[in-house]
Amino acid sequence: MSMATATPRAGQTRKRTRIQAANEARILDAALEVFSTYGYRGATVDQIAGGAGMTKPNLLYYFRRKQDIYLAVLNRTLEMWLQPLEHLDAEGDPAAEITAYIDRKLELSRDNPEASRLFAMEIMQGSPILGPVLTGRLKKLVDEKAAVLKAWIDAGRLAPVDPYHLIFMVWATTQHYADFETQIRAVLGTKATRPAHFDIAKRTLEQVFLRGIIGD
Amino acid sequence: MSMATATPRAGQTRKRTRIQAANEARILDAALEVFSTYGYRGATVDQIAGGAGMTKPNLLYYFRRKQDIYLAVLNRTLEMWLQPLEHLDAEGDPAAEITAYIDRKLELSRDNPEASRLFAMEIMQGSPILGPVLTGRLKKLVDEKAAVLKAWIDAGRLAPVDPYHLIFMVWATTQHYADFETQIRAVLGTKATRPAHFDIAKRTLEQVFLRGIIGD
DNA sequence: GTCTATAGAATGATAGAC
DNA sequence: GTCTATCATTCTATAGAC
Repeated sequence: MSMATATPRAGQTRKRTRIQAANEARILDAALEVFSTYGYRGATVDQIAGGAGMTKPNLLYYFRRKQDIYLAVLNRTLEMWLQPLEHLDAEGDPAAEITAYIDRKLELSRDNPEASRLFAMEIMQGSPILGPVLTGRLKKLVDEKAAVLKAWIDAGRLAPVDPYHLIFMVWATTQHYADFETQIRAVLGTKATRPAHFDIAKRTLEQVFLRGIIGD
Repeated sequence: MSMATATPRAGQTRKRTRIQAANEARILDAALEVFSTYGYRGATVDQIAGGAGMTKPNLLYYFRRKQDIYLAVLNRTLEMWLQPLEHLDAEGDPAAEITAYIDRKLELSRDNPEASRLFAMEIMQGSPILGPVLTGRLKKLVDEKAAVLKAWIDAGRLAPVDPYHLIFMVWATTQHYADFETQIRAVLGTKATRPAHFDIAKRTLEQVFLRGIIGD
C-alpha cells in the first residue's frame, strides 16, 4: 500500500465540480467516524455509505476501493495530528512552551476525538499503513524536539527527565480523553459534563507536569 | 449480550478432560492475540482457529459462537485488569502507594500488552460489552480510591490535584506503552531495546508523578 | 453521476462422516 | 472430538441501465 491520495476516476476530470467536492467531504467525514470506531478491518463500505447518505456503488464511484477511502482519511488528518508538537519552540520559555503543547493536544482530543481514535486504531493494529510515517517523519520530528528538551535540561531550566518519555507522557495523557472517552464518562458519571471535565483535566495535567518537571 | 462464561456444548459433560482444558486455553490465547489486534468485528474465527492450530469447526465445537469466545477472553483478563488499583492501600504512605501502583500498571503493560490492547479496543469501540462493568464495578472502585487520594490531599500529604484525573493520568501513561507499542518502537528506533526502555519509562513516570504531586 | 443488479470472495455457523 | 463439505450471509467490487 502506498500513501498516495485517492483521486476519483482519472480521465476526463479537469476540475472537480462543487457537488463532487461536497460528496467527497461527506464520505470522508462518515469514513472517519466508522474507521475510528471499528478500525480498518472492522469497518464496512456499506456503513460508510450509509453515514454519508448515499448508496455503496455511488460511494465507490468516488473512491474505487475501501483502501483508498482509508488512505484519504488518514492523509486528511495527518497534519492535524503532527502539528501540536511542531509548534514547540526552542526559543520560548520551557514552562510556557510545554503548557501550550499540553493545551493544544488536549484541545485536539476535545474537538477531534475521532481523529485521535483513528490514529490509535491504526497504531494498535500494528501501523500497517502509517508505519513509514512513524519511522520517518514522526521520528525525525520527535528527535528534533527531544533535543530541544535536552538543551533545556542541560541549561538547568527543566528537571532531568528522559525527553522521549516525557513526550510520550504528554501524548498518553492528552489522547486518553479522546481514545477512552466512554470509560471516562462511565467513571465520572454525572460529574462528566462536557466540556467542563476537560477544564479540570487541563488544570490537573498542567499542575502535575509543571510541578513535575519545572524546578520550584 | 450477557456476561456469562461460555461453556462447551452442555449435556453429558461431567468434567472437562485434560485435552479439553488445554484446547480451550489455546483457543483463548489465540483469541486474545487476534481480538486485541483487530477488535471484535475485525477479528475472524478462522484466524483464531489458525492461531490455535485447529480448524474452524473444531474451534466452534468448544465455543459455539464468535461472541462466546470474546466474552470468555474478556472475563479471563478482567481481574488482571482491575487488580492494580484494588491494591492501593489507604493505610500506606502516599508516595510509596502511588509508586507501587504505577509500577504494577507498567509491569502489566510490559508483560501483558495484548490484554491492555484488548480492553483498549473494546472501550474505543464504545464498550458494547464492558459498558456495565465500567459504570458498575470499575466506577465503584475508582470512587473508592479517589476518596483515598482525597483524604491524603486533605491531610496535606498530597498536592491538591483532582483525584479522578490523577488516576486517569496513571492509566494513560502506563497503558500507553502497551497500546502504542509500535509507535514507541518506531520513534525510539534502536534505543528501544526491550525491556530496557521500560526501565527508563518507569524512572521517568515516577520522577514526574512524585515531584508533581508530593510536596518537596 | 447515480442507481439496480449481481459477480465473486470471505465469513459465521451447521451437518454429518469417521 | 475432529474432520470435510457445505449453507446462508455479508462483504468488496463491478457491470450496465438510466
